[in-house]
Amino acid sequence: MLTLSTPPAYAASMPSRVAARPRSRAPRKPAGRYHHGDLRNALLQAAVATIDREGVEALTLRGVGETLGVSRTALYRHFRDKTSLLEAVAAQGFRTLRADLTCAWESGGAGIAAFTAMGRAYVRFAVTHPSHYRVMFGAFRPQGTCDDDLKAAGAGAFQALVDALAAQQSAGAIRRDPLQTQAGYVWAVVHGVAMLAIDRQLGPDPSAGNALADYAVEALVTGLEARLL
Amino acid sequence: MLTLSTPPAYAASMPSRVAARPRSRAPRKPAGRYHHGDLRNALLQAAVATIDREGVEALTLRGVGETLGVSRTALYRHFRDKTSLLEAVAAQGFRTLRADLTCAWESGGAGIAAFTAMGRAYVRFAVTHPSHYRVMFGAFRPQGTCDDDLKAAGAGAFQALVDALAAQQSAGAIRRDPLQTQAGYVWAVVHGVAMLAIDRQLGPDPSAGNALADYAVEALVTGLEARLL
DNA sequence: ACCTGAACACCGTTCAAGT
DNA sequence: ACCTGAACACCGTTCAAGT
Repeated sequence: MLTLSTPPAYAASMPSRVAARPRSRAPRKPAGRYHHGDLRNALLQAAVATIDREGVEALTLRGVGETLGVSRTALYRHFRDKTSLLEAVAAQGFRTLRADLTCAWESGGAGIAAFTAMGRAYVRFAVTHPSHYRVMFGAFRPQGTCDDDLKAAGAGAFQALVDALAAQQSAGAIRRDPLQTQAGYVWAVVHGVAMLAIDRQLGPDPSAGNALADYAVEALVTGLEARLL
Repeated sequence: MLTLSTPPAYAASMPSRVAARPRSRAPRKPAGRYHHGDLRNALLQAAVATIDREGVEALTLRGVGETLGVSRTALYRHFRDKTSLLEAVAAQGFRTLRADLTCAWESGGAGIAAFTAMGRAYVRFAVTHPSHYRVMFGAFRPQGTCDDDLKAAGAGAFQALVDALAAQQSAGAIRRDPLQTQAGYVWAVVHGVAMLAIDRQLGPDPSAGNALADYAVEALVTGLEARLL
């Protein structure tokens, strides 16, 4: 476990005294010693940790390199560029989200109550990992470009929702609307609640999202059941 | 003291296109000639234009200065920093959005059809100005900080929604749930549809959001009416 | 194959100085 | 009051060179 040797170089606005400081001339790793572990994965996890703790803006390639005691360009052996690293972070987020959703669905008994639990789990994930969640929904991504792994991970999470809805339709619990459209709608509802909560639009307390999620899921389900009543 | 200046660091690595640009070595304005118009507003509009055309990542203070034929530090006379400029951009977006919503509501006859039109207008705004819309929901903003003007503008847009719902409740057209919660839910639905469309999660065509919006508003209204049937 | 360190072009921000 | 231009510290990325 590496504890990062704290004030890296960030302390801006400090006068010339700093410039005059010794500079701690290059940590100088024992020559010939390379990382040799699974550096790619280590970089990914370090990036996720930084993002969760301090937000995307605080993520610098130099910083993650330093955290792992590795040159700041070593990363380019494993990722095309910073965007590529962020795509990997996003993909991992979608996989974790899918696991959370599936877990809520299955441990909830796969009924309408489980569906509700799934909705809550979705919002909880976002509220618990706001920065990571935001990276998943690429405010940062250069338009359109999106690698296949990320696309697959996103589609996988969406599929968990589609499967649950399909089961509900088969059970006659909700309207038999086109599955993709209906799933898109449900996704939009939980995504909207999550984003508003994260952006503090629901008030200073991000957990306000959990409360709204309860109302939203209830109203949502009511709407999907309506024609059956 | 160590006031941390917000780490900007979007704008990854402009490729060679930019480096290859003429550079137009210091426009050298006729000495003694200053802008003297409403520079603050000119800066704001230039920023909005750049954001709408090329996205937030393409916005640089140097760039907007150059666009207006003004030094790249002139901006600091009118905005505290880049974040402050972006907050002003966001506030203006909320005011335009509010106008769009109110227009849809009123010209729609203030009934349930008008409410539907409002939902569509919301999504249309986002799909038409994706980058601007994203700035409004501060993926970029250093957590929590939010100036009063922006807060007021956001609350104003939300109020348009609250007013419409209050009218519907009074008319007995929808459930009489707590207004703030119900409005938060409706907002979440349209916001979710808008964000998914913008992020191309609904497919490569952003106008897929308009189609989903139709289904969403219908399902939404059905849910809000349900207990009245 | 994997990593380093210097170099490059680009940022936001500060500040003494000009009008 | 408003603006300039040089300077500063920080970036992501490239590349020749090391092991």
